[in-house]
This record gives sequence, C-alpha cells and structure tokens, in this order.
Amino acid sequence: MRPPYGVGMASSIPPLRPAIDRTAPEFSPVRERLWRQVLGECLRGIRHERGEKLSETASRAGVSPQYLSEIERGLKEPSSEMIAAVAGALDVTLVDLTLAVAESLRPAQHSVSRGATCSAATAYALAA
Amino acid sequence: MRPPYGVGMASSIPPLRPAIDRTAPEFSPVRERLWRQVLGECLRGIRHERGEKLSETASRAGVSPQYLSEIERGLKEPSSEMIAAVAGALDVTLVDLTLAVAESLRPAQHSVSRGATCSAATAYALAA
DNA sequence: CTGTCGGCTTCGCGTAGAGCAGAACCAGTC
DNA sequence: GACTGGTTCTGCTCTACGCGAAGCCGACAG
Repeated sequence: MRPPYGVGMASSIPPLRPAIDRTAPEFSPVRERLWRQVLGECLRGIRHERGEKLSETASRAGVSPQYLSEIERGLKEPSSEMIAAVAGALDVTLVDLTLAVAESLRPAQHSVSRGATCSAATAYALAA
Repeated sequence: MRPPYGVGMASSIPPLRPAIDRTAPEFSPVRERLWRQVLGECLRGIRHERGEKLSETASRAGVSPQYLSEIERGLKEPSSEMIAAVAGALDVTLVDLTLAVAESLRPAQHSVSRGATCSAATAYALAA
C-alpha cells in the first residue's frame, strides 16, 4: 500500500478518503465488527463445512486464491458481484449467506468462543 | 471515471479488473439482484419510514448527499465503515439492516410490486 | 538431515472506482 | 416566479481492488 498523502509532512492534511483500518477487531471487544469481517468469517466457515479447499472455491468463483483468502479474513471489500460469485461457488444463496452474516453479527454471539463466530449452521442447513 | 486502459485502440486488451456492470437489474428479471442494490433499497426504505431527508441522514452519517443517493440506488459499493455509518445515522443496527437485506432478497419477494421491495418492517420494529 | 508437496498467506503493483465538490437538472409545491 | 428535495453530470484525488509472483508453514518421504 502506498503511503498516505502527506507522509513526511505535518499530519494536518487528512486523506480525502480515510484509509481503511484493517486491525482485526476480535482482539478489541470495544470495536464493533464490520460487515466485511463477518462476511469473510461466514464464507470461510461455510467453505470448511463443505470440506472445500480455498483454491477450489476460488477457481469456481473465478477469483484468485490470494484474493479469496483476503476476503475470508475481512481484509478486502469484495464487490457485490464477487460476493455473488463466491456464494455461488459455495452453493449457498445470497439470502442464506446474508442471514448467516446477520446471525453472526448478533450481540449474543460475542460471548461465544472466538473460534466459531460465524453461525453457518443456518446457511448450511438451508442450502443442503 | 477514466476511460479504461486501451481506449482508442483495438479492444483486445481486457481491463485488469473487470468494470462493474451498473445496469439496473429491476428491468431484467433474469438478472439476480446484487447485494448493493438490495442494501440501497433497504436503506432508503428505512430512511423514508423514519421520515428523514436524504441530506439529513447523509450529514449525520458523514457522507455527501450525492453519495448517499448513489448508495441508495445501488450505484456504488460502500465500504463496511460507510455502511456502519449510514446505519448508525438511521439508528438501525447492522444486524437489523442485514436481516432486512436478507428478507428483501428472499425469492418470495420478487412477486411483490416493485415499489416495496425492501421489507424494512423487521428492521424498523426491532430498532424501535 | 534435505527435499517436496499442499494449503494458505504476504508482497507489490496497475488501475478501477470510491467518495467528493460544484454545478446543473428535474419534479413537486406554493 | 421561488423554494425544496433529490438526482444527474462532470471532473478530481488517491485509496484499495484484484492479481501475479513469491513466501511461509506443516506434513511427509527418503
């Protein structure tokens, strides 16, 4: 990533578009989780439940494995077309995926162990 | 937007990142609706139910009115931070917003009249 | 021990598009 | 006519999308 505008000068000039903070929020309970992060968790959860490899899903979705890895870790903001493509590659509908994201966003989930923050069971059951 | 690379030459050089097709799908029932479009409808639906003006919501969310207009019409892909900001400005949680999007994505909604494609009632009731 | 493989991640890059400001346009109301 | 609310257009800056190349790590074989 390029240095933000004004690096090397006094930091009195804000960037025109704020740089996206990619700090993983799961280590900061005060920070609310962002949509892309939860989406990524759900996608990875569904993929694991399907026993799929990252490279397989990526190939079927028509994206690079590197990129899918980044999407899954909430590092990138995929376009709606990309979301649809990955969902299709995982044989899950956009409805069920969105529901899984919503379920995973629920505050009650925050007290669940960190390793299972995406409730993919709903998406899985509906898609099966 | 800048002309794609290679404009003025033979169109044998594909763009490095495929240009996003912004054709409105509501005029093409064969085309599945994209996440950003449904999101936008939901945001506008919620805003209308709150009796809010676009400029008010935009100001509170910290975005320009032009941009919020584009988001609501599914023309732009807002970042997760932007989504959170607009949701906050509308006093709706990300959970409820996501649920509203999911509800609106359900196939059963497709036979509803075009003017009320976003089921914001869920989001409204939960946020009230 | 070394070498290979599989699965995933990191790095760096070109350019698409996010997000905005200013101006103009459109429709409705008084 | 003026005003309001929203949309469209134009052009701009520069962030970050999406990917190729390379790297990391664990497991396994010889």
